[in-house]
Amino acid sequence: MGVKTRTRAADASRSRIIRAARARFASVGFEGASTRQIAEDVGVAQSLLLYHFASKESLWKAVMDDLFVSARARLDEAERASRDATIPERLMAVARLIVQLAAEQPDIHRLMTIEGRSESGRLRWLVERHLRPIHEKYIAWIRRGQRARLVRSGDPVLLYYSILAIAGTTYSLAPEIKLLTGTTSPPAPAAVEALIRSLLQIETEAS
Amino acid sequence: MGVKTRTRAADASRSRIIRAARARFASVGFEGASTRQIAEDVGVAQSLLLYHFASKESLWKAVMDDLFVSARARLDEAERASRDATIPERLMAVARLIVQLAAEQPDIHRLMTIEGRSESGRLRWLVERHLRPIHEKYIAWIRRGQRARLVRSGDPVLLYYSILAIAGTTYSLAPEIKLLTGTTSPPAPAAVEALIRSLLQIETEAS
DNA sequence: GTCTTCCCTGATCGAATGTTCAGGGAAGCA
DNA sequence: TGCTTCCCTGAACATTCGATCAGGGAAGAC
Repeated sequence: MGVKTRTRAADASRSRIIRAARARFASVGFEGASTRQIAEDVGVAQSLLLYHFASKESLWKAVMDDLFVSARARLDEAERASRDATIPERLMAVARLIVQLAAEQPDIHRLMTIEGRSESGRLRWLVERHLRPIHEKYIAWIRRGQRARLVRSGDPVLLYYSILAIAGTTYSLAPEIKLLTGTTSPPAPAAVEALIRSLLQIETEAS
Repeated sequence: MGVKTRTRAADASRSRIIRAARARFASVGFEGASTRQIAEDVGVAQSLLLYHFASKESLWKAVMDDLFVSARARLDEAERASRDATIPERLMAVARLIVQLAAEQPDIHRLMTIEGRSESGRLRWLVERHLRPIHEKYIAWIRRGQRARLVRSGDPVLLYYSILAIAGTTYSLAPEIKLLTGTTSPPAPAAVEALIRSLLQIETEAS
């Protein structure tokens, strides 16, 4: 028998629950989200959530794993694909993907910024499991660019978080921007990428 | 008799409640914060909060008013003080104050980014009462700088939110950064200001 | 003195929270 | 056919939520 001969019926329910939970956690935070509300969004009994995930916190962790496993795979892929480019362009290749991810799934930035503001067990779990690997890898790229004098000087941590902030804020605050300006269409990823280029003082390659 | 011959005893309680409520709302959001928890932080009965503020939402609005009234006064002051400077430097004067405010009171950025991510009555109230005046004024400054070709081109809204994001993120995510890097001291406002300068492509004035 | 106003507490309300548990019913295997 | 495993539901649990209300007690007015 194969490792998995058929798709378990439960998998469909699991992923629908994760998707609904992600939206709730991202908009009102862990404490503000209720399992009954999530269950209602999916259209299942509330007890089903705890059948699949044991606890509300387990559900939250499943949401984070689901989000970061695919994100990190795409980051590794972007790093590999730009293997032959210059240091600043490899740095920008990863930055470009971060912008794309934020534009496609603004919940990523929402979830990260909602947890990072207060010390909690969940933040510690998230940092050790997902954030630290991404962080260290990208900080190393910034340092490399700085050593080659191709990237602006300054604290790499500050630069890293500034990039994340620029990449994510306009997408994760879309409801506020819509109320404020009436515009419903978020900015094009290329425009955001250009801002990051200015920030890092990387010249645009001539075409 | 004068308009207010003595400080009402209630004012001290009110402001202590507002301060505790601000911290809670900023870290776990409106839905996640509980009036009992806030009351315990202050050391008073939970019913006292509703004696002073009628409802949890009224308390939240009082927190926001308290925060933005002083912030907007300081923004106006910074605008006035830089009256004789060039357009980009007047723009930077306001940006510098935004960074200072974010560094002094990271709760401002936390509260704004926690409400802006989902459409709600509170967000609408906040936008119309406090955010829109600041927004429109600063957007006008960016446009002025762009017309004079002294500030990088691009969507002014995107630039505005990028500035806010850079100014606030490293301070509001201080717990996450501490866990990630071990550094307890947030970045110097001058370093953040320099990043905003790069972003807007404003040259540093020669000394 | 009495009276009134102000600041605050404790008890209590119904509703909502996360979690537990017994059981139903369909599908697959014997 | 019977048996077991899997996916799911509904009822119930104790706890906590925001909000209401009656009343205490100090301070100032008269």
